[in-house]
Amino acid sequence: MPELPEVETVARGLQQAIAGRRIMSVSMGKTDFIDDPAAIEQQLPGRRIERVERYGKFMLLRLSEANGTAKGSDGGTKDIGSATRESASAALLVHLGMTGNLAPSLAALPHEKHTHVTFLLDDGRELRYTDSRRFGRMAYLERAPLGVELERFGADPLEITSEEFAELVRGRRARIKALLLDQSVLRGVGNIYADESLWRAQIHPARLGANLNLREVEVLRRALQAILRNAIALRGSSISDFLDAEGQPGEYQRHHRAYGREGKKCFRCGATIRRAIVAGRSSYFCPACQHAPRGKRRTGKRVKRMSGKSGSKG
DNA sequence: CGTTGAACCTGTTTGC
DNA sequence: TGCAAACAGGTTCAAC
Repeated sequence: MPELPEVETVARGLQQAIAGRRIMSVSMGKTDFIDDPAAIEQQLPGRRIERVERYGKFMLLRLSEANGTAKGSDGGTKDIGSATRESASAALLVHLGMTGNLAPSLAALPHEKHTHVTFLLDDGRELRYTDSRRFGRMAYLERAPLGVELERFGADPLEITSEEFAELVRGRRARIKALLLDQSVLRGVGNIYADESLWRAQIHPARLGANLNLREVEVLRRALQAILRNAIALRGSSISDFLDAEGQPGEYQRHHRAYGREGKKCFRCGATIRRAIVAGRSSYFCPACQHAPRGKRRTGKRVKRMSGKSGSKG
């Protein structure tokens, strides 16, 4: 469910709502989606949530240092000055999967179904993680392992330059849809925004990255960035159940041009939007203005080509 | 290197 | 109304 704009929306909401709060205790239900549940139960109580960030489709709850050095004579004011850099960059990593949600609520309110993790905060509220399918992920990571973990991911789609994007895409023979979805290429793009970007750029999802020309690649990058920015401004897409940290749905689903519109008319040319499986995922596109890759068309026309592109090796 | 299908788990929608 | 199949915003892994 949540892609970059939805995760950004949730992260901003949480930053507003819970940054600075201290975690008093943790309780857990099902934990099969948590890397090391015991680590969370042991490490989180007593720590403050310094801030909430987004990294691709992950949320990072940056944690204060463990204040476990028990010998403090009084429980008084803490020194924030010095060591906030070293071990302070431990974090709780949260991925919402398809159905995850992380939001604060009054402790007095009954738990929603599928509430699997509850953090009691120092102001009496609870930060609750719910996830019916448990496709999400949660992990407590200290500075070094966090760095290793984050290195697995590719570029931020909102930051990537023209040159970087062109190199990533044109150096690969995978389908462009697969490349957009590949988190080690770009971090944060999912099925909705991949399809929306390709529609806007008028590029068929099954085209191979290596076969896109420079103009197409740049049009695609701009389409992707414009769509992501717009979607963030509208607080994401709420298809069935996505809600932000304040329980509000997003608005961007009203702006979808391709995703979920099978059988409806293309807003640009009036042809009928089709759905096909590309890169293993439902893909919505306009067969008229997003031209299918050559050699993959079944128009009956055979295209003769000269052979002989010797490949370079890697 | 790249593709495909299955698996993870639950809920909702669709079709007969 | 009932029941089964298909499908869902994601990720990972084995097999080819």
